[in-house]
Amino acid sequence: MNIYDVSQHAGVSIATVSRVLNGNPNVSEKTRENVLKVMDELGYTPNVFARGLGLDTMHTVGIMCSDSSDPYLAGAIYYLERSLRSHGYDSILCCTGYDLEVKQKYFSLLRSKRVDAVILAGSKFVEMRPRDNSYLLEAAADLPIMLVNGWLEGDNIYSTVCDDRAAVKQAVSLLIGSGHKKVLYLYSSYSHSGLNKLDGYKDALTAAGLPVQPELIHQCAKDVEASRDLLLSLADEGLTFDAVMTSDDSLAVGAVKYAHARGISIPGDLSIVGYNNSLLALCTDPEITSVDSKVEALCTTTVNTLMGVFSGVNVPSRTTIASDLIKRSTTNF
Amino acid sequence: MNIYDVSQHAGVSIATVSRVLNGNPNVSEKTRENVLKVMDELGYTPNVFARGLGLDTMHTVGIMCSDSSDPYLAGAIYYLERSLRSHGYDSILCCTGYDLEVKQKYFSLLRSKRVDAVILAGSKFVEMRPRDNSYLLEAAADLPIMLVNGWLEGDNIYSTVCDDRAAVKQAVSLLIGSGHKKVLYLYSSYSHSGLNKLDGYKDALTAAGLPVQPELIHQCAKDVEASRDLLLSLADEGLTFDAVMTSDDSLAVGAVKYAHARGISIPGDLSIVGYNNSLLALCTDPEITSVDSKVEALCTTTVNTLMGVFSGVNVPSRTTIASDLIKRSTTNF
DNA sequence: TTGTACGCGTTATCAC
DNA sequence: GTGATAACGCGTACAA
Repeated sequence: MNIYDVSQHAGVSIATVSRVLNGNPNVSEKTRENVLKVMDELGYTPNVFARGLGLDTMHTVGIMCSDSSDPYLAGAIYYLERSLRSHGYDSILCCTGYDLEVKQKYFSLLRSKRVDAVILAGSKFVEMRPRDNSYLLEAAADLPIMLVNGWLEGDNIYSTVCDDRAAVKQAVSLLIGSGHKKVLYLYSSYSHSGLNKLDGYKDALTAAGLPVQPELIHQCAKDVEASRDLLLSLADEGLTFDAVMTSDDSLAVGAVKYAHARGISIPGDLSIVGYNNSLLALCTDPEITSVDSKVEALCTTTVNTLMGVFSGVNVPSRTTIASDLIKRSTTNF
Repeated sequence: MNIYDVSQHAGVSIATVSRVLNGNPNVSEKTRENVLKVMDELGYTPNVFARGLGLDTMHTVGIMCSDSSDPYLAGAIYYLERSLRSHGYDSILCCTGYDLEVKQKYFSLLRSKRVDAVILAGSKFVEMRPRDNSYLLEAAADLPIMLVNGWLEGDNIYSTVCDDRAAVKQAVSLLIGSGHKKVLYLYSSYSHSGLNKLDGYKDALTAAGLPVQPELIHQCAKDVEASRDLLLSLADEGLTFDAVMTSDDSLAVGAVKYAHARGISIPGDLSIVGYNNSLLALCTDPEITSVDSKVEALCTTTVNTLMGVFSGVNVPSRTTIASDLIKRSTTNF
């Protein structure tokens, strides 16, 4: 069942069928209707491979993410896919893990599939060493690269980021403003976003005239148990703190569990703030105050920007989206 | 940059280049090496669209799910994608929501993309009324349809399911065996899997010689808050129960929050069992005993079965995988 | 072992 | 407004 069959049954040439198919106005209303009727009767569907060959696109974009089962990224993928599809694009998903070589391998695999663009979801795709990003810079000559909550400067590379720095600064400032003197900061990643958040923490301390104390800043695996255990051992070592700011809700959940384990009252003796406003923040008692990083807005903006790139519109290479602080019961502000 | 360029530079015909490309043994070692060298120098990548046109496949499968941000489905998608990719297949993701018409629309969209198979992830794709599934039955004539934790009988349709019924029966039996007399059952969905779990609950009661009491069986939105509120109002109405079995961890979290709100001790006065062994089960204090529904095994088995179908091997149309009960602190068994 | 020629199903460029 | 026909790039009979 192809365009020739349709043309024969309709008594026209394949050119006309193609014109009808693509909404070309140079077809008389009569032939158009006739062709459409025949298509319907025959249950004809154009062959996307042939179309792809001719147009050199199948209206498909690649979505790379390190781990699509991570709640934050799972949300991102959901919104990206829906938004892309609403614009008529398919999404090829590609879960890469965290190893640079694997990421590079999958990236070129995706390129070899001739996707129209690649979206890198999450901040794990921009490496510390500039030369480790060169594969992206080079590829951007051929196809647009979109970063969701990551930032890389380069031609044909577009970033949509949440203002993590301001978000953390605001939260920590509120903690300080509500009487906390020793705010512990727990983070899991050295990514662009991770370092931004850390800067926001320092900003807040500095703005309040407080010293930045290295012993209050700790890295920790993005894991409830790891976070709880780290806090337990820090407390055992004699470290004191009256608030915990975290870079992810899972770490905040760990902090709640630490407090429960030690009989510390929340928020009376310990305030806790999470990040991403995920389901996890609603699972504990008390429920966790958390920064809403606006995944949906991030993703729809990314896709809108991409559509702008496709249509040749002038589009910003970097868009920043403000976060929200969702106040719940682990803080007294 | 195409196969002709390579053939010219290498001084051979395109047929030879194609043979090298596809590992055809009928090429002398010398020409093979030469061609490979030229390919490398030119940075040649075969055009997947042209290949797809000729072979009528681009080694791509469609994955449909109602909501990829749901923790269970997010895990499923992760494992499906990784497993498919390890076999050289791409995944086109398609989040459909729960509306039948939309599901049908996206299903035919996926078919029109000429995917090699469609995987339906989650139990939300098999409808109660048989005629609502006929679109799947008919499509299966053209391409294999794989159900992950759903069951539909039909030619070229393959199901991989978790033995939910046995899992719930086991958990409820353990609750009864450890002294509980009134086990409340909370579920969220009427899907095949949802009804199976309910049957498991009834099985356990019957096996223990206990009556099935409708007032102990309640449907509830798959949502922490909804679950907590439902239990609060049931208790207010005077219903008593000493254990809660749930069809999803989120409902179990709600049960924990209910107990906290009412000062009920867990597991002393109330035992709770969740389902899916997700992150959520680890967020509460105490941590929740939960049924591990073996998503990874479910997904890799599904993909292995699909590969069997592709290669013409005789594969079972239905595979059942046993679950595990992960004992934590919301139960005293 | 290698090369020629055709088919795959479109889109697009002509000419009429 | 419509119809031939040439790309698009690959796989593969078939011939040599």
